[in-house]
Amino acid sequence: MPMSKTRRNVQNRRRATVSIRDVARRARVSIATVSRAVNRVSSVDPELAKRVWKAVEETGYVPNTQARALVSGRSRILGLIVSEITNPFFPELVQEFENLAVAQGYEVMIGSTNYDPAKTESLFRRMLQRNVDGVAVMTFGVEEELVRKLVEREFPLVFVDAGPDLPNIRVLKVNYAEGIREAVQHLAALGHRRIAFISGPLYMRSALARRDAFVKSMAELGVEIPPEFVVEGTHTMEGGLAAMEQIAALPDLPTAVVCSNDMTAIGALHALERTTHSVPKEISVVGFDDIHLSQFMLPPLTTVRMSCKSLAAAAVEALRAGIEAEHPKATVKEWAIPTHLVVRQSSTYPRGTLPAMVNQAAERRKPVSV
Amino acid sequence: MPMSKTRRNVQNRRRATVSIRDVARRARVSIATVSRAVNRVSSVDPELAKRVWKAVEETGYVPNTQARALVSGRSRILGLIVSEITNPFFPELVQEFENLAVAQGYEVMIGSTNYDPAKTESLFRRMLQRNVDGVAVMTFGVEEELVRKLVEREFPLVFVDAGPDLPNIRVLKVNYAEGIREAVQHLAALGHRRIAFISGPLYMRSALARRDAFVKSMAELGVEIPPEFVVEGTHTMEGGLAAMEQIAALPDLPTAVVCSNDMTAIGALHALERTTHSVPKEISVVGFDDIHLSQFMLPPLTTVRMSCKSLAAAAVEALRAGIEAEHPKATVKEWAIPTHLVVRQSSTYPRGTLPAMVNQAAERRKPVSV
DNA sequence: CAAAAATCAGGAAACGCTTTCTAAAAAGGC
DNA sequence: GCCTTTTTAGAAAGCGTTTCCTGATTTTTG
Repeated sequence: MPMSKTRRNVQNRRRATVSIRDVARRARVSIATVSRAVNRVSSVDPELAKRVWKAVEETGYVPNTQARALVSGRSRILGLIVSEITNPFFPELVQEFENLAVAQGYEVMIGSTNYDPAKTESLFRRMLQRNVDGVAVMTFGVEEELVRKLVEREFPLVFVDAGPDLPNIRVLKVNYAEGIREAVQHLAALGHRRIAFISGPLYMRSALARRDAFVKSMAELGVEIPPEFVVEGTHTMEGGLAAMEQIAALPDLPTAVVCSNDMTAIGALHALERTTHSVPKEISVVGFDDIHLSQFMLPPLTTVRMSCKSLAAAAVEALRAGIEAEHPKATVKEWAIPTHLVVRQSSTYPRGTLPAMVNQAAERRKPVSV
Repeated sequence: MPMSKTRRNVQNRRRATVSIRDVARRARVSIATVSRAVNRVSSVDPELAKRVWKAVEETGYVPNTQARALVSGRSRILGLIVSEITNPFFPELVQEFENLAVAQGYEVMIGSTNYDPAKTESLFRRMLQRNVDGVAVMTFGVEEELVRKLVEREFPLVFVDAGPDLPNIRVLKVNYAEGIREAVQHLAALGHRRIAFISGPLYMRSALARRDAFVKSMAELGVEIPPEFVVEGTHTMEGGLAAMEQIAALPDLPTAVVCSNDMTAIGALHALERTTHSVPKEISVVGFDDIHLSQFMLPPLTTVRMSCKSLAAAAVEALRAGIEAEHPKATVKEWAIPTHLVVRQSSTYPRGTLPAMVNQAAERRKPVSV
């Protein structure tokens, strides 16, 4: 493995790597030619290019990313900010995002905010310091001020749901209304009227949007929601547990509960088990997200699917658009993400109603969108 | 926001950043002094340093990481390879690892192998290309050849369980035997003799180690294991489901099942629900890992805790030792990770036995290590 | 066939930083 | 007070790339 010998090598623990010079020497060309050949610039003589590639092969040359980034001003790293990496929805998203990014020659830098503004800010700072080419923010709670600065620098940013109201930000608009309306109508069709809702933390716009979609869907049906039937959770199992216990303590129980995400629903299932209410016989539970795990809950969770595949695809595409556009202003700025109900076994007819078994069986086998 | 004007700025879309030159000019010192001040080299006059810091403040200067990495040969990035980011154990690990790494001034580059050797290799390649300072491999299935090359270059590597048998690799030795022995003894104390085991994929050393620990613990008690009681899973819910269905189809059922990880146990719980065996009344289930989720299963899972906090701490410490050591050979090479049983509600007396209620209640309230 | 145009390889500058080397100033010794 | 030693700031040499510019060679054109 050859190594530039004409240059000093004073760095304390630099690893012996093969540089563009070694390749150039071996192929008997200049480093400029090696660079052009490696980057497949068309103006290089095919004969020479072949010699260069042979030398690359023989030396095991790998271009140094840092040097490339330094000279080109592009790191080829995408930032991905999620709220909680330990919420199973996000690893699924991360995986999709990463696959797509890598396929496009990008690396991904991940960070979770844990709903902590200070952590969020330091995360942003670290990403900028590492010179990421753009950031996808899959959470909310970023300081408007920080975002404004970035927007001014024409830094590519993608938000989910609703970014701050600034120009030139790309937004993935999740159609919560669609899936939640399906969920409410599904429950109503089964005969439910007393439906509760456990929201996420309401300072998150996405949590607010889900709750509003629920309220609207109920209003659409002309069903009233007692105020004590809307409880704030935290988008965690613990939050779902606490909220459900609160609901279970009410004198007049609901017959169904819709949750703002699947983790909340899992917590709710647990609370109902503790308070010995059987699901779905006594109370139906519906989640949101359709994390992989939800099929494996007992009972398997009826939930609204938000495809993290399409979310990730839209995020990567939107970022690339922002990074590679000559005139960033000119490109499309909103990307729609659909959501749909997936019926499983945590929802059924309200307690006390006894429809013909055949109907019930049919309901259970309702086609599941995939 | 000042900007070097004496230098050309031909890069197509370079963002206007403030460089060390701008700070130097503003503080009326050389760039060398700025560099030294920023890096807190003691030989710089406090008066000058103050001037430099003031200029840094005023210009909003942030050192360029790429340039630093280029000149120092250190990227200050740690690689973290896990087998499956969607297995909830790993996000917990990732989070701990990241917190520690960031506290030490490192960034983390994460990748999951998904048990695919090709993906693993490309992941390694990408990490090397990005010049990570070291890699923690929290999975198995890396090609020995690749690892050998890295070891030769004195590239810091940390493996969990057992790396390839090469010198100068740091290994986190998880004491599976300890926790699994506790699990088996717990079941035996309850009266179980017919205990099955669902392993992970057996080409993974860590899965093999867990299975062996189970076999050994059983032998220790003088209890025989029918061969059909040891089934190979995949460390996923699907694998646990399939394996448990296979076990449930046996003419002679076990009274308890130990699983190689919690995801497998969750799948097993699900299979038992499907085949209408109640847990723990008819069959006890024990998991491994103690992921956060396991407390929220129905019933809450008795499981062996492997602290991902200590795992992450050991991994970061081991990597730092490898990176910062003058003579990497001289340092400690093995780090022990303990495991312990956490008793919850998925395990109880075998069906048919009817111990005094008072005993059962006592068993339930057995102290849980935290 | 000579001059102009087109092609394409190599030299060298630049990216933003760290670190060595150099030299000036300050401090110390006789 | 002069010479030696110690500080400490600045100049400059890289780190490994990309890319602009120059100039040599080949091709086209009048």
